[in-house]
Amino acid sequence: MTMDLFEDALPPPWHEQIAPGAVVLHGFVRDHGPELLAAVNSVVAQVPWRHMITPGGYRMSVAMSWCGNGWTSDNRGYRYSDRDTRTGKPWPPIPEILMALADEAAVQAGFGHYVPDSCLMNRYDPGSKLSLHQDKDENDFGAPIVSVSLGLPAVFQFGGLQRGDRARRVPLAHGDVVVWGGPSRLNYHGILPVKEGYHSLVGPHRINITLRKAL
DNA sequence: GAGTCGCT
DNA sequence: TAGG
Repeated sequence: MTMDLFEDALPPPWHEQIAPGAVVLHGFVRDHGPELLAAVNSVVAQVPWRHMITPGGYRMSVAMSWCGNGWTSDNRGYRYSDRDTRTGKPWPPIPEILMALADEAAVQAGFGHYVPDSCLMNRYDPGSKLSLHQDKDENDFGAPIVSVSLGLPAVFQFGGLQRGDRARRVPLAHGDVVVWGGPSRLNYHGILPVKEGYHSLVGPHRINITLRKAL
């Protein structure tokens, strides 16, 4: 019954192609904020927001939580894990609504049905950013990345396969979903510093949810 | 030898 | 914004 939760969220057109294999589904989940936030909160209750340290020793401005396979960054580099190595317990499962969202967004973007195994959540407070980087620590580059924006708006940067490639700037609002894969799966991307503001549902934050196949 | 989701 |  979750199959068509999002398909008719808005009539077309929402598609904006920003590169070969990269699509913005504007407003795709605009009407599902409360349920999505509830899913985020249920995960955060089990995996509290944390600021990861980059291999270079710097604290990331973005706070992270996750479910499914989790992501770690430390002085040894980046990696995914299926469980919390400190407790030995698996990370919480990905909520059904997020699995449904990922599947429907991937279908809409032309990638076909999708079963991700990792869901990373980023909380951007005003001033938080994520500079240009690649998602390349996953095992399956055949699977797309599905990225959901909630709360405060932000400017998404979407570049090419080379770090120096000129990045396109794409404004993202609450409810937008970006899907990239295929030829652009390894493209550099990032988020410019989030401006202060207040969203009636989310408060003074931007929350980003990404779904991927990591292991 | 890369790195390099941050920094200058 | 390019790049060590």
